[in-house]
Amino acid sequence: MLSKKAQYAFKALTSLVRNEGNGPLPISHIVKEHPMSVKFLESILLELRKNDILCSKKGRGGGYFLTNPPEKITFAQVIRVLDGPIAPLKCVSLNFYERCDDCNEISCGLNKLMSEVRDANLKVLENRTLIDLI
Amino acid sequence: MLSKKAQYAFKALTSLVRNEGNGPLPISHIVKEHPMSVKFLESILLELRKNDILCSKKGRGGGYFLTNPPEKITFAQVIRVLDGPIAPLKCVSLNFYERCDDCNEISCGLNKLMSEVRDANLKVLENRTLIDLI
DNA sequence: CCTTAATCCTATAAGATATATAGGGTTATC
DNA sequence: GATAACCCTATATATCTTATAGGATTAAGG
Repeated sequence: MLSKKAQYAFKALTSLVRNEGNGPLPISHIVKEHPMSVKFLESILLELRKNDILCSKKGRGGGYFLTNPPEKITFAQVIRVLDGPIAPLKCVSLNFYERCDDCNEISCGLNKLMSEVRDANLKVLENRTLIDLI
Repeated sequence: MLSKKAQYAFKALTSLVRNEGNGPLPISHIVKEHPMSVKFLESILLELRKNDILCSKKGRGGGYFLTNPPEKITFAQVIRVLDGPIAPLKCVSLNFYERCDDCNEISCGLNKLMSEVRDANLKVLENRTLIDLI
């Protein structure tokens, strides 16, 4: 399940995609469209900025905007930043891999199956971009 | 991500599938194959039994066994019992549906996309059964 | 009938994570 | 210099996950 953080992020990103090309969009404007805790959203946008999905401009007239055009930012990227692995197990994760210490990946039936689940997810999430939000 | 509960469950189910046809398998035997907390496993198997995935026999010589042949029990069934919804959002869940109170499902871009993710997952998880564990 | 080996059930402790809030610091514009 | 914005860290709160505890119940076997 997507965390609230990721859900809020996608709401904010919807506003940011719509605003694309019109300069920085301040948080105050985003929460007007999507009611939520300003401070919580702030921390989410900060995280997205630190992971190069957003840029920001400080000071009066400042705000957030997309680092790249929306059709270049995949859902997978956003989810990985806010919720971590997309794979259902660390031992089948491409970006957050960790060895299972109590099973053998070659012979483990679960590992095999969960790799398929991971691929099924990635096939959607890597091929859809923020442009699909609107 | 799969919870520990679900992961332990699949380990136990592996033993139970292997033991299929040989009568009840006691918890003590399962934890010998897969080291883990006896009491925790107990609660997991209980949950699986209450959801008709396992049957049990009490008393001396008792234990657990599959309610149906392993090729009739899908991964989706097991995961739903232990981890709840497979869908990434309640508003796109088939078995745990809950309305979003702050978005419109017809126009919500996220809803549409997450339905695709759900379907991609189900395509794997509904078509694979416990027989694939071994 | 009694011992033993097993499941059954409920409560709760401990730990981790998710969610949210608070308070001030920094920067840029006017 | 006032204001409006982002920046940063700490911490509170709530919820969920993981695990433990302690006994009750049941069935087999001697």
